[in-house]
Formats: sequence, structure tokens, C-alpha cells
Amino acid sequence: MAQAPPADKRRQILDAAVRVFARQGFHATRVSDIADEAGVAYGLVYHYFNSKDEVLNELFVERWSLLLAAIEETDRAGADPREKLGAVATFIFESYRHDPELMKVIIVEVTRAANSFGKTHLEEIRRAYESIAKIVAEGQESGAFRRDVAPMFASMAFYGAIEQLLSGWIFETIPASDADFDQARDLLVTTICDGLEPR
Amino acid sequence: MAQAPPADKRRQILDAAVRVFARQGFHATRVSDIADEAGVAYGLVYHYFNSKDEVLNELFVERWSLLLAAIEETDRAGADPREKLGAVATFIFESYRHDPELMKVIIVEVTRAANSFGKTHLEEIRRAYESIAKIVAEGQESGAFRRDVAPMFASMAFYGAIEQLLSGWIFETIPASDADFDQARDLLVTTICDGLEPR
DNA sequence: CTGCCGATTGACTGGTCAATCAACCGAAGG
DNA sequence: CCTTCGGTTGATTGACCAGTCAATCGGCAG
Repeated sequence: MAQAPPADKRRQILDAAVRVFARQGFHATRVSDIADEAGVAYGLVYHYFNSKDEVLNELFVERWSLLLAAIEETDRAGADPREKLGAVATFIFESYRHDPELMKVIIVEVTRAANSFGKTHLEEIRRAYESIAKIVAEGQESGAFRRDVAPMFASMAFYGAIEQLLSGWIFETIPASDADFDQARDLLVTTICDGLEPR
Repeated sequence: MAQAPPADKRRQILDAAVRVFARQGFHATRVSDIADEAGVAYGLVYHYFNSKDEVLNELFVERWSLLLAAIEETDRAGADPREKLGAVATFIFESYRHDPELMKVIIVEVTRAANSFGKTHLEEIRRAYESIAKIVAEGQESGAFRRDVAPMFASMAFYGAIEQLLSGWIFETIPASDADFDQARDLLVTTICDGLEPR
């Protein structure tokens, strides 16, 4: 093989890391577990990454930047705020449907682990809340939403509700079927948006 | 001193643990940190607890049982479902106001760390969701709430929104003043309940 | 005064892992 | 055929820390 397409060991390691992190959690995962799962020597992990943390880092940044882009894109393109929030929810739910293990890792090990690991990423996480808050604020200006709720509050409640539902599925607190899935998203968005309507 | 009231070292250790866990996070905390903070010898921690985990355990169980009792008490006593949910939110918000460090530890290290530590307590956590779901279900029967939202969904969205707001304060994503505090609770409850009203 | 016993102390051990590094392999170029 | 060089290997090191345990303290009963 040439040096170009060597099965991309780096990617291989990242994918393996997702699986192992999802299965055992970040803390309980040894670097050797990642290497084993990837079918690669221990040391190679350190050839591509400086530390175990950096692996998780990379996974988070890769995915979160997509989320940020999606929210901002939605905001730019979208029509009324209710549809925008719907699109944001859809993106997050679809991310979970598409790769539950990765989402599990990101939610459990980064977003919610705001103390240990998430601290590093508070800034990026906050940026997402702010983008959502911006949508809410626009809705208030256009009269679609009540004005007595601080946009940032609404944003965090909205995101928190979504994350909690996903956590419910992740930890099987609530059962997940494909039907539940779309319905849950619609109900969530409907409920929150109705709650945000002017009285 | 008699053997009865020896400054209750056990309590002293628990209180110290709260402070240290809140400051450094559970994983980054060494047992010696707890002992130092409590002004007590290393070994004494193991005289009262079998492991570092058991310390966190105790803190969680102590607090969570209060929450469960409060929700159920509220349900038994309360009048209309909207008031009941308001009371539940109040209890949680007040818990935070009363002892932010303890709530930080419980939320960050147990509730949201559902993978590592929380797994042990999934059952108790779920019981809280179910009690809230019961309130929602009653509201639906009485016609106060729309019927097309599964009570368990509503419950998790409700709790998730609360937890996210608290997290916002904990990690200073959003500023906290006492006024914000009560207002936030009212707005949250209002918004969710309005969202749950029949259309 | 003495012996008992639970509370308290803190040095020490065993095991775990993240991170390092020197050696190896094989493709490409001369 | 030889050299070079980046990708790859995995044994080894060094740090860290939970949990153990033998020793000490101090109140109290006999």
C-alpha cells in the first residue's frame, strides 16, 4: 500500500473509541481497550493522539461543530421560529438515530460531564444554547412567542428536555421504537412551542 | 466527651466530601482530600465507609429520598396538577438554593453521570420520573392537560428542563440572582404547563 | 489503678494504567 | 541491492491512589 490509503488507522481508532466509550464509559476505558477494539497496537493510539482525552476531544469537536453548523444554517434558511426549533430538534434526534453510540458518548461523557471533561468545552456548548436562544428571541420580536421568557432560559429548557429524552432512551428508562421517535420529537416541539406562545 | 456526641465525625466526613466533590469532581477527588478537608485521618474514612463510592452513595440516597418523599407528599396533598408541578419545581429549586454544592454533586456526579455512577441508582431516579408522570396523568384525566403526550415524556422533559437550568447556574452558563431564581421557576412551570394544556 | 474496646491514626502495599521509547517493518527511491 | 523514513509495535517505566492494618489513644467499668 502507498502511504495514502492505509485503511486510515486514525479513523479506525476513533470509531473503535466510540464503541468502547459507549460500552464502558470514558473513565473505565483503558487506552489498551481502544487499541484492541481497533485491532491496532497500543502505541499507535499515541502516534495519532497525544492522550486519551484528546481522543474524546476529537469525537466531541467533530460532532458538535456539525450541530452548531446545522443550527446556524437552519436559522439562516428557516421560516417561522416554530419550524426552526423543529428543525433543530430533528437534527439532534436524527443524530441519535444515525449513530446512537456516538451521541451517547457525547451526551454522557461531555455535555453532561460538565465538571470533568465538559469544562473544556463549555464555550462551544454555550454557543449552541445561544444560537437556539437567538431563534427564540426572533420569535418574540415577530410576536410568535411570549416576551416574558428570557430567550436563554427557553433555550436551555428546550435543549435540556431533548437531552433528557435522549438519555431516557440511552439508559432505557423509556422504551424506544421508531414510531415513538418521531412522535416524541413532534410532541416535544409542539409542547414547548405552545408553552412559548403568547397568552 | 462521651461516646455519643463526638462531633459526629461521620457527618463531618460527609459534609467535607460534598465540598471536595463539588470543587474537584468525584473522580479527581482522592480519599485523602476528603480526610484533609474534614480534618480527620485518612483511615477514619474507611472506618465509617467501605469505599469512596459509598460516600457518594450515601450523599445521593440521603438527598434523593427527600425528593421522592416531597414529590409523593405533594401529590397526595396538592390540588390541581399545575400547582403540584409547581411545588415539585419549587422543592428542587429550593434544594439548590439551600445547598448548591450538594445539588451540584448529585446532579453532576450521579443524575447526569448515569453511565458510571448513576447506573446503580437508575431505579431510584426513574421512580422520581414516574411520580411526576403520575401527576401529569392525573392532569390528563381531569382534563387539565392534553392527552396526546405520554406522561413519561412530559415528566422527563419537565425534569430535564429543570436540571438543565440548574446546570446553567452551576456552570455559570447563565447568571443567577435571587430574583432570576423565583422568576425562572415560575416561567418554567408556566411554560411547560401551558404547553401541556389542551388545544 | 488496670484492662477493655471502640475510635482514630497514618505508613505502607498492591495493582492499575497512562505515557514513553527503542526497535521493527516494508514501501519507494536511488 | 541498499538506504531512508514514516507508520507500527508492545514491553517497560513511573506515578498515582484506593484500600489495609498494626499501632495508639482515651473514656469508662470493675
